Amino acid sequence: MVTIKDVAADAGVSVGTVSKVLNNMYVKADNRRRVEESIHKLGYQVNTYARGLKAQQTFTVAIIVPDLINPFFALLVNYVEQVLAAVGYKLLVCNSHCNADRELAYINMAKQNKVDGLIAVTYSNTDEYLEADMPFVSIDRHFKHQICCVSSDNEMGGRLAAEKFISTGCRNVIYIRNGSNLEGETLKRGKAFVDTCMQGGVEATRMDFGEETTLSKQQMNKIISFLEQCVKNGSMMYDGIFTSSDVHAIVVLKQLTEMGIRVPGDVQIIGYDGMRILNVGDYPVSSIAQPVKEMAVTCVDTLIKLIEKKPVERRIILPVTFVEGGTTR
Amino acid sequence: MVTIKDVAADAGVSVGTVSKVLNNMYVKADNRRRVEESIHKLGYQVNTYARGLKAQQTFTVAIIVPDLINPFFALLVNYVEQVLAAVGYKLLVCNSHCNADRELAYINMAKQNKVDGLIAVTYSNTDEYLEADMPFVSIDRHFKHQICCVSSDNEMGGRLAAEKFISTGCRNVIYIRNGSNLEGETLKRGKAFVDTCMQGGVEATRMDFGEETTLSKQQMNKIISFLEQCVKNGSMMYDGIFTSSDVHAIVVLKQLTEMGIRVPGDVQIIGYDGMRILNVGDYPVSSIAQPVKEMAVTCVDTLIKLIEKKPVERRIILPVTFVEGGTTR
DNA sequence: CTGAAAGCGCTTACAG
DNA sequence: CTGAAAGCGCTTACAG
Repeated sequence: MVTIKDVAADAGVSVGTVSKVLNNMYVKADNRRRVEESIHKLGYQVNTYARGLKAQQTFTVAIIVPDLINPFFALLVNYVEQVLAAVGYKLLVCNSHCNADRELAYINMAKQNKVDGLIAVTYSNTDEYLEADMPFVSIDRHFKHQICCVSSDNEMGGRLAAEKFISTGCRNVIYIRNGSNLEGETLKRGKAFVDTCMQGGVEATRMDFGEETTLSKQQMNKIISFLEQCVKNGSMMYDGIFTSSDVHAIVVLKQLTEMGIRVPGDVQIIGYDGMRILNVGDYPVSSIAQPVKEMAVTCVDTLIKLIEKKPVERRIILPVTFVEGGTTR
Repeated sequence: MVTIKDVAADAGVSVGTVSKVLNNMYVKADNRRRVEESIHKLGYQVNTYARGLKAQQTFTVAIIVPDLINPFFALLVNYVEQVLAAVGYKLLVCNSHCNADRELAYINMAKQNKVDGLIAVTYSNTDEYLEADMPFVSIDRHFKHQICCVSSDNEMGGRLAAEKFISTGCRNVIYIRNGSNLEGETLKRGKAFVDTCMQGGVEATRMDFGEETTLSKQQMNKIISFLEQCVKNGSMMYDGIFTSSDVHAIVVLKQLTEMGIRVPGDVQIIGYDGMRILNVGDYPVSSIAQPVKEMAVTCVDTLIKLIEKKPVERRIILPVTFVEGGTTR
């Protein structure tokens, strides 16, 4: 391995001088040129770990997401990596599987400067482990302290779904969800949905399937048996179903279809996220689409500002859109 | 930040002794206990970068994939991270966007021990940069030297698709692809498909849309105009279309449907990959499903063996299955 | 503007 | 079995 020492020897300067050209500090033009030549000739590249040890900066950032099976998270990570790479940062990914220990392990890495910062979609209660001055950007979830939070406009999402149902003549709708009840933006989805429906004269209920944050087989079965109970004599008691994610909506769609309920004829369904296979497939369900790319850009932007100790906005909310996926009229 | 020095002082031993308990070497029981207590009390955690600098091992591995938008890659990365985490490794992700420079940057990191090893889905010609002794596992692509390669059974995949078409009475089928022509497993898809068709008495053609590795808008348009040319008087000249990925198949499905061709009535379509939204959606097209999880496990397993300088198999091929997605009879 | 030197937090022969 | 010491490849005051 070629080190800074080899470069210094080859260029006939001290290691300090080499370090200075590496870090773009002032060096006499002539020396700079010689050092650059030697770097090129020897194929030298800085050892990030040695640099990180001394300078306490590693130019790597970690992202915590539940998993990459959910295309929303995969897309998010994809764009975060892309934006980060453009500014010279590397990305460590942590699939937490909603396990608090795994989240904590990465938060600790940030504390010890093993990563420069953290972007996290987190559903467990890790509040107390966060320090106010740590470069940390949360997605959807609020924390105590002054932790930054980026999210899509969940309130707008709930409202858009409600308005769609109202304008297409629904009479009795329901919001189906499961997930964390910790303070965060996503809780606003259901509230805005129900409120808007009420104001529009449409009856609206909420059905909460508990705190479990992933949609496990077990959760799915609960939803399925709930739907079975909603059907009397081949007719469904709700004519509009809004769900907390597209996956929920897909599960609902499958089950209703199996029970012979027509979608969107008898019942309309709207999911949340706006996911589809790549960018070419159709939307599998009508949905509220999150601006994933903009969210990624905003997260990285905010995180870099935090790392550089520049001022940032603490709450950033990005607009959503309704997308048609064949499950609405 | 609490260091090994603080722990040593607190426990009343030398830093060497602390290091030994950290690395599970022999330490007198009594000392070990005291050190462990101090570690716990002070909340000490090793600084990976300092350790990496000295020990030339960082317990991080990088994976290079074109992007995470394609659910096959997202799933692969998801499982790779999961398996890696279980054995104490961290994962750096690099979306190459099929850019050789980005791939090279990460190969260089591996060379300089900034990562302990590399898993790569690579389509550019980076052969010469690889050294035979570097822990490197390739997916689908062959390299010179003794580089390990893990892949799904592409030959079997081509054969399964052909057999499906034969058994459902197709007379004239085609294989549509684009992508790298570098030596690799994926080239076998088309060959096995065409050969099996021929043997079964079915006419089979190949249509190659060039070396571009991603399916860009431009590529899609080429495929679309090709399909338009295949239709005379409202009838399609091929009755079976096998494509090199599910995304291709989805594009084909959409276009045929738009042109009023019935799928699978008039034309059957089979993709490759076996992707769908999460694990709950239907397959959007009939497909040859790759065993993503097994591939991830095998890659990690092989890489760790390589890192630990244990013997490995150089070519590992895992079986595929046909999955029904409504575009076959 | 540059060099010599200290030090970042670890690991690892080497004595004892 | 343990401690003292060297050294991994860098950066950064500090003299000059």
